[in-house]
Amino acid sequence: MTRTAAFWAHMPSLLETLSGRGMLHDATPDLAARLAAGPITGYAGFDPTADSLGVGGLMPVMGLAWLQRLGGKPLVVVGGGTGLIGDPSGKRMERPMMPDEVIRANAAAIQTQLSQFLDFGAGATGAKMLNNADWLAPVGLLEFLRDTGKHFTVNYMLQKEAVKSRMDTGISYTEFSYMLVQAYDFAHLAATQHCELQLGGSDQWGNITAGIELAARRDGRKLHGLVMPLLTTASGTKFGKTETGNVWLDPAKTSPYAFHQFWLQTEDVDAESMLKCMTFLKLAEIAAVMAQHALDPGGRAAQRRLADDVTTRVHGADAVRRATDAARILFGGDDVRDADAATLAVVAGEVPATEISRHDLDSGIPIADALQRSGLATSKAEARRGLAGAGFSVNGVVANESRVVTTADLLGDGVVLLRKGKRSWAALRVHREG
RNA sequence: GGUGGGGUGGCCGAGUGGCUAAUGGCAGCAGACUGUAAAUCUGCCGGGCUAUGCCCUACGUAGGUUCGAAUCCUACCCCCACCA
Repeated sequence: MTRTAAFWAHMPSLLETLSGRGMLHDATPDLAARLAAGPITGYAGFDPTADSLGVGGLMPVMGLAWLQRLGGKPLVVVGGGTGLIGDPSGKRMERPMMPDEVIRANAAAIQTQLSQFLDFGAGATGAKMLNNADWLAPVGLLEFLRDTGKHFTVNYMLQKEAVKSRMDTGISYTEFSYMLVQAYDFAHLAATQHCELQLGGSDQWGNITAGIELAARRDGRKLHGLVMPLLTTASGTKFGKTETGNVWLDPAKTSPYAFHQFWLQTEDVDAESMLKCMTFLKLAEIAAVMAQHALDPGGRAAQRRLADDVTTRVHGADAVRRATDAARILFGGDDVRDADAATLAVVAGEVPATEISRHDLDSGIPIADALQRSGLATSKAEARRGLAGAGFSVNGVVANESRVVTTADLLGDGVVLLRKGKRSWAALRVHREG
């Protein structure tokens, strides 16, 4: 393979880039030297159990994206094979086997999302998507035990943190073997795709080194690993979750407005590292944004920049504009009852909306019912509790438990805006009857 | 296979016949304060209702004893420790 001089000059900076952004947790010692020698092909694995990526899984995606930007070739491996085995830890029941077509459909959906971050073009650095079911499924048990299992001692496997930490709570044989399957993947990719690097979250270190070990012993190949920190917020909560659940890239699962809000609500202390890990902004630019933020924390310059950047990449500039417009109305401090019809239409289009019938509204909907139907409260009991604490409002006015939503509450465009706390909005929209 | 310990609400962890929808902590939600931030303080935190109360569901599973069980008995399932 011939490489241009530009590639050669860039590749060594992968480690610098990632470490400068706080995205490097650990790497194998010889990786730096290998990168200095020229472009590399690297892979990261993704779980195809859902038809969308969540923001929680974005870190390795960004890692692959940087790899590609710096001249490497990224491989995306969906775990169609490993997904069949599943991770039994913490699960009450055996995970149902996912039909192959579902996994392939999920993989396709994920690839579409990844194409916002990676270039799947045909060039030397074009990203490629692979499904490990393609090479894992045909492997027979005896073959696997002889060719792969033989290269690992149980002693070695027991040293792994993932195993050690489970010694007192128990670990199934299946789960114990998982690292070998993943090792097989890496060695296979090395043999068939010239892949020499595996990226992952720091919890993947043990699995990655197992792959390196297998390739070295069985095939005499030298492979490399790089792990990134697991993203957590400073307050210790898991990153990528909200009260409503996972934050997805799929607009059908998480609306662009909600997606934008998720990033906007980032805590101050996390803002800088999020900018570094989740955007491609230059460090100098991030420093400038943070300086601006420090001058006027209330302006939330950092969060706005973060939300706009990530949302633009995933959903496009138009989506950002709509989300911003809606947010300005909802959080701008103006009385929503004064908003004009066009403005309300914007808001109602962004906030989760529930259709209600004119008839229901004519007869009046008790507030607790309205809240439950809108999804702001999961049960009437919850709605009542919230109402007792003045936690809900109708069109921006705090409601009490006896409140009834009627046609008098309709704003210009035929919507009623409900709010929980400060941040969560929902709309009830009268559907036009024929 | 033997012996001992254990399975409680999203998680951790009390409770060993009625006062227990079940102490406490964490997480979560809301209120005050703010900046759609943090910290702090306060309230809530299984569900339903014709609601100062009533009903349903819940303490591994299935039965049983009892006026009454998360608490006692029996069987079964699972986990852990030590022994074999």
